[in-house]
Amino acid sequence: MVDANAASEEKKKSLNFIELMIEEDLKNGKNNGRVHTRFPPEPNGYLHIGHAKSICLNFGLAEKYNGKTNLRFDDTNPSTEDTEYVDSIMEDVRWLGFQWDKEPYYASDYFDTLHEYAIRLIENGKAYVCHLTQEEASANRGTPNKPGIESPYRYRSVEENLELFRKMRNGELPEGTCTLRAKIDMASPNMHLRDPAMYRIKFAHHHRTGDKWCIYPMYDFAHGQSDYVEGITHSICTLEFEVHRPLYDWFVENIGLTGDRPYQTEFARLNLSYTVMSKRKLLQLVNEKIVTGWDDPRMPTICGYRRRGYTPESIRMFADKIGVAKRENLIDVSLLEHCIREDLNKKANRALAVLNPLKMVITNYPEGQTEELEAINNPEDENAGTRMVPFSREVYIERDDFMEDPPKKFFRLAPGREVRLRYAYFIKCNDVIKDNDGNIVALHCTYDPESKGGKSPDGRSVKATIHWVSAEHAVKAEVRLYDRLFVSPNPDDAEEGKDFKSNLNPDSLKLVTGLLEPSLLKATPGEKYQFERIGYFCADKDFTPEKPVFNRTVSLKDTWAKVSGQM
RNA sequence: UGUCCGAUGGUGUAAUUGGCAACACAACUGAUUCUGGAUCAGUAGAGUCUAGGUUCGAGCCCUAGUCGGACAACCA
Repeated sequence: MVDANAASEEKKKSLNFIELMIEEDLKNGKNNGRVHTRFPPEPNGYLHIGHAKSICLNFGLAEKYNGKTNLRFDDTNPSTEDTEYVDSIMEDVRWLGFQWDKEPYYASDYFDTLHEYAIRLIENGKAYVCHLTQEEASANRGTPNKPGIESPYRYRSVEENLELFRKMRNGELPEGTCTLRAKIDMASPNMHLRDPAMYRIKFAHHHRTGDKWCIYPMYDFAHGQSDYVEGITHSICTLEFEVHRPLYDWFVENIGLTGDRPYQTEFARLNLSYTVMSKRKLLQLVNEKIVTGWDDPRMPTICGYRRRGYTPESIRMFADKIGVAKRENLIDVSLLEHCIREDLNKKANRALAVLNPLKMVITNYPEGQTEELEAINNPEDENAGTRMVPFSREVYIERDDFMEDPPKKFFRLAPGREVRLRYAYFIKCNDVIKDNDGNIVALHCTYDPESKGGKSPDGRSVKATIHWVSAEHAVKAEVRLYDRLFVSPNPDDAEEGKDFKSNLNPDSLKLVTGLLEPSLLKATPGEKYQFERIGYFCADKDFTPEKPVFNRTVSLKDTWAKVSGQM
């Protein structure tokens, strides 16, 4: 029995419009209570965060209503598709934490069935072979405002159509000579109903069916029927397919499919500020080497986020928070950043790292002495334990943590001021050492031996605790500071004559050599850390102890940056 | 000069289906803190695109507009 309190304590989350529809279906006993969704990517590119929204939606719905979700590759266009993408898509879906029902499916699994359906439509006088060229067909289709005109081939006999279609199929007709078209209505206000193509001739090698076929079904003819064959109950896609729905229904009805049939429902795709999402543009970024590849940590691809240090949990949390609706939206990236900070705050071990070093000499600390100080790995997680960090007479601190002439609100180190070195000692700045040009090259400080571990023996307090790393023990690492790829919230808003690339952020990647506490050498590729007071970092996939590389996932919230106007 | 869809704080998403517009992010204030992080407490911000109508009562229903989006691949 469910605990009534637990049930009422858990805040009732309101349902989105798709959940509402499903619950209505369930109530009406539709599909005998089955809920079966599908995620149908075309294997012609890498998955991005927009796909993640769809994946979370489809798999999430199935989870919630005790149903199943198929992974189906929509591979009806052999000239653009490739197994390379099949593999990456499966990896990404699994990484997000979802398991599809049984084996992955392919639209190409149904080529035979689809072919039979096509013949059925021809036999019923609902499809015909059209010999119009692509240009002619396009001209005859009219425009959204003007009705099209019927093809001269529209009223061929069933026998002739059957024969012609057989020839298409058998490779007797060259590419481009004709198509099989549904006979619907050339005057329909919906362009998709103006005798859409069902099959085209393509002498292309298919990644799964090889050279078995030289005719391939179009999306509209393949999709709904694939849904039907798989027993999909709810076929969920993005808004731009809304005008396809009448055609989706037309095929299902006119082929005469019996039993449960699928219904298409559309939702608004994800748009993220400072991000481009279209496959074409992402491909362009890769091809023109603006980024290093599909998994460049600045890319909004799943593999990009993975390499950047995002967790599956954070992306699922994000998908949950953005909701599902039908109106166009532009989600603020800060929400995504909030999700990864929230997740990593609980999970990531802390470490000390200095990215912009300033040397500090602790003049009253014995020369040659080293001690190991205990540091907490994660204050948010008691089980994370502690580690030892070496300390010595010379340390590096962050340049930003010192100001010779500090403004009022600057709490950190300044001449004559005392701060705490995290987990180490209270130190006081006595001298500022400069070179001939007046640049600060080092600080001379003194420490209070009584404050070992960072404790305040006499109860006195300091206004700041800063991070540091022992000069003698520090290890160098390449640190990649990633920032948003575009400077404009909507990169497509470009000046006349310019495109989204004019909005690229020139500082989307800064390489620095960081000085890290030695324990960081034990990191493994993909491992996530919080560099205290800086941000979350992830050991790159190419990380080795010989050549350590860390990627910045996201910075920590920085109220000082706000106060000082750096943000 | 078409068809379809949409419109609620800065951004998203809700509103028991006709009953005092809520939640999250962002912002701001304060407390607290060995991370200017985290945490906690609090503040501000929309009267729901416009105009009519129905109703005791409309963000929800009706009518007419306005604005935005999608649709004219042998792409998906």
